[in-house]
Amino acid sequence: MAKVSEKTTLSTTVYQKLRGDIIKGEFRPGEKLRIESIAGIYGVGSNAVREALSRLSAERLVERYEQRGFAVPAIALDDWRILVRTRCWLETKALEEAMANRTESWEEAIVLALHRLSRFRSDDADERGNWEDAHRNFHRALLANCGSPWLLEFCDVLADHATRYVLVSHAYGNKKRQGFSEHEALMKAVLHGTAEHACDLLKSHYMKTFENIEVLFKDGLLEHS
Amino acid sequence: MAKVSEKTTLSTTVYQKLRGDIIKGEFRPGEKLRIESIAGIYGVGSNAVREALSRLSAERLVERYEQRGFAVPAIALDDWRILVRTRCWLETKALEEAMANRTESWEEAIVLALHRLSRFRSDDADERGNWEDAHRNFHRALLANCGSPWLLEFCDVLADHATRYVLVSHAYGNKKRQGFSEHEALMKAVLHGTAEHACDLLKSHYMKTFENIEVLFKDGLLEHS
DNA sequence: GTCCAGAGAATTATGCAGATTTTTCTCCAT
DNA sequence: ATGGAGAAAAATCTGCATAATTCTCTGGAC
Repeated sequence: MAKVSEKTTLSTTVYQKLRGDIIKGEFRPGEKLRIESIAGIYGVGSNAVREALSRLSAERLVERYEQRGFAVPAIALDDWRILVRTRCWLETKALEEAMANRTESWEEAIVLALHRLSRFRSDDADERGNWEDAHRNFHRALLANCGSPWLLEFCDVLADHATRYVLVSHAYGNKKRQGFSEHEALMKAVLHGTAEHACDLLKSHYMKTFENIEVLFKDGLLEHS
Repeated sequence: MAKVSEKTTLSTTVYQKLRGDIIKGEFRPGEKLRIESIAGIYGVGSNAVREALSRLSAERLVERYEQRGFAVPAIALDDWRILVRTRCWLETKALEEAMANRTESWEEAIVLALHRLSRFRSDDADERGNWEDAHRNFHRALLANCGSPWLLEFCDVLADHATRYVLVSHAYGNKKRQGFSEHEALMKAVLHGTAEHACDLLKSHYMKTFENIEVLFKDGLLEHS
């Protein structure tokens, strides 16, 4: 194999699976995560689950209650607003820096990521998973060049949480807009325009997502959770 | 009861202790963290240690190597530079927002935090711990009002890592500058000046810390780690 | 009848002591 | 030096013991 083995630990497997399931909304917001129950489902011991939950609690993807277990975080309109606002702050900063550090390979990676995104339709149930991945990769590609692994990681954390809001809201009838032209315009601005213009497009892109879900809250569809 | 007990778990105790010890530089950068050994020192089972290390790895305070255990992250000049740069980006954003949301209680908390900081001398070994805490609290107070728990948390993470660089460097002869007047000027700018001026002071404050430690790297004092 | 307090049962989280697997070290032959 | 068998060390995992919380039910006060 050309591949460095980097064999994964059982606990890490559970961590990855749980992480994905929470982000995908397979566990409802607010739901209690019983260790024994999860251990049973995945067929592993309780310590592996405990360790996975501990890791997830450090990224705020699960809440930890000392002596009382773990739960999926609830969702709330105020939290959603602050999440999106913070994301705009950090991603525009990252985008500015990335554009200031412009390189050919960075630009090429963006073009490629957009092309790959164009292959999938977000309104087709079979392709939605692929679309989500490609979408995420496109946005990551825009920032990749910002020069700070720290900032990239923070943006990633926020993106994961935002994805959870989006995917949870699908279950309540939120329709995903296609938005290919939006991404195309964003790319053009990033490659050929000013940083200010590109950042504006990025912000309004996220604001649309914000408002789509804001409506669901205001209609009371995401109440309980 | 008016008080929710919130009793802490053994694993959390270990987590807190380890976290402090790593930040204080009691473990050398790059040092391997053997589970059995730590479990022995703290007198707990290996699972509690494993869980604590897992949590710490999620905040990048320890590195995880699948199947091969954990280690304290190494230090390096490039990492230090990027850490400080990122910190400047995030903290200036947070400070701008905090100043835009100005409230009386926020201003009062800053005044109080500076007063408390003035009680300690950073060059007295007995008081250094107190000074570090007060210093941290002062900087936290400046940003507290920024309106985003996410941004505050990210700033906190960066501050913890920066503190590790500072405290590790003490072991190699870095002298802590007192800098009370620097903090006083910063406070005045935050309370009475423009955001731009306050952010400039904040950045130059961090740049001085950066350069103090940069010198140690250039002199080869922090080589190995 | 409704509400509350509290004892005790049931459930769940937490912790521990090895068993098992993987990696790392040692030493010898090439 | 290089490769590799085997020993030693370390990490990982399991199953169960212990401790804490949560639930259930009873009895009484109003």
